[in-house]
Order: sequence, then structure tokens, then C-alpha cells
Amino acid sequence: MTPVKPRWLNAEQQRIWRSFLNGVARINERLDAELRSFGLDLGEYEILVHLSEADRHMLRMSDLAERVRQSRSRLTHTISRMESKGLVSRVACPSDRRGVNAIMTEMGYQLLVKAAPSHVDSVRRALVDRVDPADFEALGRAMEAVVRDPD
Amino acid sequence: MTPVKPRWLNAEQQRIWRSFLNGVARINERLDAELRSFGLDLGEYEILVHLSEADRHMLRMSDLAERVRQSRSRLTHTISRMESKGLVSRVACPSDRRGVNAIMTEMGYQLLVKAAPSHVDSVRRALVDRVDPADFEALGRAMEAVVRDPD
DNA sequence: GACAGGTTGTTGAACCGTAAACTAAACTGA
DNA sequence: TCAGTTTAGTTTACGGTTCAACAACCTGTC
Repeated sequence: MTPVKPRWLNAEQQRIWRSFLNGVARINERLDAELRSFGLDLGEYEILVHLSEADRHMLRMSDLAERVRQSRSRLTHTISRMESKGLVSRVACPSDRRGVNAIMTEMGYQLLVKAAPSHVDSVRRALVDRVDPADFEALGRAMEAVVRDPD
Repeated sequence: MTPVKPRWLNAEQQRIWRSFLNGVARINERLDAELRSFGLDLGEYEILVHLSEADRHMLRMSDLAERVRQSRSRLTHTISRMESKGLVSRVACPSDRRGVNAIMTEMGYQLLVKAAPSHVDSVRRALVDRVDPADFEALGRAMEAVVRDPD
């Protein structure tokens, strides 16, 4: 007979869970507010980061979608907007005629270069510098466990 | 002379930061997927939770907005939708004629009672049970530091 | 007691994300 | 070879969020 009763969170676990929800919201608020002054949101910023790290600043749409955890549909929309802002452009993929490569423009690269120091500083002020280093490492292990394998 | 050079994240810090972004996204995905089967999203669920904990299952709109970290405008829209689903209703506030109280209906309460065990189970499977207990506590301290005081 | 300034909550438009349907191309195997 | 399936990316419609403007009310001060 399998247990039917739900295993509630105890008071401590519940407190931590709510802190997590609050903390995540707070961090996102701060990062978004700061990036807005560059006309970017976190999603667009991450796209620029991943393109900047890629060979020839270019990635297949589906590959990029996975890296930034956006649905393909969402990425299509986001890239279209960024394209009309001149930050990226689209190139047909030579090896697979279904494929499309997103490629960062010089203007996109320059914007990233300009925004990055301020963004990193936000990440520090919102999280990294606020937290005890040992706790920060533990947070890393925790999140790696969350992302790891099944389901 | 103040330092101008940005203090970049070192490799370890960057790895942890990216794990954090990935982990948070993963957790939200899982929770939303599960709540969808009750016709709720995380925002609506949290509204029900906070109302259920309040005296007479009732809270001022602005108070509720703060607790669930939604803008007032967003809460107005969300509550309107939930009202038309029969989960909450609105009552004028006697002491302040600008005020509006959101109050949970019996139907809203019953939905919460039905959804809660499954939701708690998701929280466990997505985070609590996946993480070493000591790391989980560290995560709590980290998030409390994020939420605490200035800015 | 009136007015300046802040607060509460709503509105409507613009914007962004989601979901499903769809086109085109590439595999797969019989 | 070719029917069936899978994959890539886009399109469309819809729903939710944000933003700015607004009306109604409260609060303190002169």
C-alpha cells in the first residue's frame, strides 16, 4: 500500500521555500531594472551572451533556444524583435536547408560590451556579494542537483 | 579614485550563477506544469494560499499585491479573472472607501485544498527532496540575505 | 476647511509569451 | 524509391503582463 497522505513541508522547509520565491523575484527585479537602461531584458541579454561565446558569433536557432531555455516559438519572436533593432541577423544554414543561424551584429556586440560590466555588477549586488561564500557554493550544488538528470 | 574596472565573476562564480538561472527555470517549469492540471498558475495559487492564511480569508488588494509580489495592476487583472472563475470575490472596504478586499470563495478554498497536496509534492520533487539538507538550509540563508534590507 | 500631495485601485493599449497549426526539409526503412 | 515520420522554424490567435493615465479618496498643514 502506497502512502496517500501528502508529505507537507515542515515549518523550516516552508520558510526556506518562501524565501526562495521571494529571493528569486527580488533578483529578477533588480537585474531587469538595470538592463532596461540598455533597452534589454534578461532574455535578450542571455541571447547576446551565448552568441558572443559561439564560434563566429553564430548559433542555430534550435541550439540557441535550448541554451537560453526559450521555446522555439518564443525565440523566433525574440530574434525578430532583436533583428529589427539591429542587434542580430538571420542567415540561412548551408548544411541543413531547414536551418537558420542567428548571428550577432557588430552593433549587438557593442551593446553587450557596454551592458556587461553593469550587468555583472547587478549580479554581484543582487546575489553574489550579498551571500556568505560557503552558502553561495551550497546554492550552486543545490541548483546543480535541481538541473541534473531525470524528469 | 574609485575603481572603474568591473569586477567580473570568476569561473566558479559564473558556473554557479548559470546553474542558478537554469535551476530556477527548471523549478518554475515543473511547478507550472503540475498546477496547470488544476487550471491554475503559480501566481493564482499563491493568491489562494495567502488568502487562506488571512483572517476571514480576506485581504486588501494592495496588501495582497505586496505579499504575492505582483504589481497592483497585475493583481487587478488576475483577481478579475479569478472572480469570473468563481474563486474569489471583491468586497468594498468599510474603513477606507478607496479600498477593496479580495475574499476567497468556498469554491476557491476547495480548489486550494484539492491542489495543495499535489503542489507540495511538486515542490519536493523539484527542489526539497533533490537537495542535500545542509545545502537546502544554506540556500535558505542565501535567499534571506537577498531579500534582507537595503535596495 | 481647503488645498497639496500621497495612496488605492482600475482601465485600456501596447507588448510579450504560449500553444497549436503549418510549411519545408531531412531522415527511415521496406 | 517513396510513404511515413521526425525535425526546424515560422505563423497566427489568444491570453497575460506592463505601462501610463486616471478617478476617487485620504492625510497633513497652513
